[in-house]
Amino acid sequence: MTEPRVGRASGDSRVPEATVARLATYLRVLSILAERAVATVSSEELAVAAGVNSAKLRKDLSYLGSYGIRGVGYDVTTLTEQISRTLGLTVHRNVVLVGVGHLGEALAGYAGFASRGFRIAALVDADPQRVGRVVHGLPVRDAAELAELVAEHEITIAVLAVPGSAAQDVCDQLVGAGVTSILNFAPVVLAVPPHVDLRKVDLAAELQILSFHETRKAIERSTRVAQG
Amino acid sequence: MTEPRVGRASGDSRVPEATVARLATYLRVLSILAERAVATVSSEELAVAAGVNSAKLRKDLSYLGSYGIRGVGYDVTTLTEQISRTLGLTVHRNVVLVGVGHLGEALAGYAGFASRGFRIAALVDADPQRVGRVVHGLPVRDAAELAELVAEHEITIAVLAVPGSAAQDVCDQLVGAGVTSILNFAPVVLAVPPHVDLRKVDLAAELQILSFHETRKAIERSTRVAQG
DNA sequence: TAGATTGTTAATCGATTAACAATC
DNA sequence: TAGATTGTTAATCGATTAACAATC
Repeated sequence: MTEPRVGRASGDSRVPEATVARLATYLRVLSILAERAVATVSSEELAVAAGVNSAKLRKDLSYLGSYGIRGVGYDVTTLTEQISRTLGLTVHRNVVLVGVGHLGEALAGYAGFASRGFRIAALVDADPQRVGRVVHGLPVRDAAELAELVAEHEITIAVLAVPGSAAQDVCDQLVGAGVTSILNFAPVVLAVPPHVDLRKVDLAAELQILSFHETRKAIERSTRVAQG
Repeated sequence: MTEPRVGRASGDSRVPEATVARLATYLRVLSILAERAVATVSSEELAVAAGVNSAKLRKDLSYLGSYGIRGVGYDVTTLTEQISRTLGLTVHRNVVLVGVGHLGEALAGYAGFASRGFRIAALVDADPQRVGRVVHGLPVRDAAELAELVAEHEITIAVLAVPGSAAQDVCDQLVGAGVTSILNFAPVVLAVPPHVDLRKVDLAAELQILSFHETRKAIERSTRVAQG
């Protein structure tokens, strides 16, 4: 209990993975509250708005430190700052978007990008027809220039929106160029070395998960009818 | 141990949520193996291709029943069928896509849709400029027709790709029309009644999670340098 | 002080994994 | 039979949650 603290120093930062994912949601809710000039919010209010249990929310926030005021709640500005700091959003991050088809174009135009410290520094495509086009104010560059662009703009994060058939190849090039985080929209399982973080957005998987639950609900409905 | 089984009957189906999410990935790998005319696959091979631990894979598959052959592996066709059945992909599902901007258009053109038993039965948008346009062979219908379309095509799943400001309103309309599963791409936290399953794809959150890990990696690098 | 709300504890639940008996 | 690989056990790990002492 009162033993001297050993190991991890003040930076501490053993924030659970599940908590990290939710911090982004809290940040979104906090920004809406800030817009409405709300100064203070209780864990209960914030939890309801974020769609989670308030005990979970308080536990999540406790990993960042002790920024609430007992009997009062959390200061919206302070909490926003602390979550932003924890997520590393206070440093500016350059992103390369590879694959400027319909999806890539939609992602390039995503407003939430810039507002959170991310900047699309380069658009890249392998299709000569697309190279040179200006999309959302940025020219599409040739895939051959990838390594050069990553180095030039000190890019560490890539968003991959290329066809599945090209994804692993592009992924390898990105990793070779020094990218250490990849967000993959291509419908394939990518292999990356251990020092690279990979997340995927998988439309087919999302629908299949919903389909599973549709089946479950249908069974429940029929059981309820049968049992009365 | 040998007590008489009570409760859940043969359908059983207490498949953990984490397993359900991975089944979609296994299905993807299996379809590639089938293309290559591979007849049989071991848990180790399939696990490597899906990027998971083989013990986890076997545990996942064990929830579906016992479809492997000891000493041999899994029959690709049989396993594909069993996973498809578990995910409810053997019944045809109609989907409505609301919001036909760049993102909506990209989603409408997603090939993986049809190949897995999902069919976009209707495209809907509130913008009069978009209504009537034909996108990927389907006309964009007016938002006012939403309930009608859901009923007509017996739609239970909706994909939401509208601006954040409109999302909760559209969501309420969908639920009112009888939709019981929603895949939300709008950058807001939606509220739905308990009988409705909601999943979200959140680009900002994905990038923020990667940003968190970038920070962690940067700290590790500097610590390594400092400590030698 | 009285009321409100945080931060933390501890119990519970769910997911992961190594190991190996069962069995092809 | 010998070798290979599944399906399951049990230990461990991580996440959730109710409850409440601490404290504003």
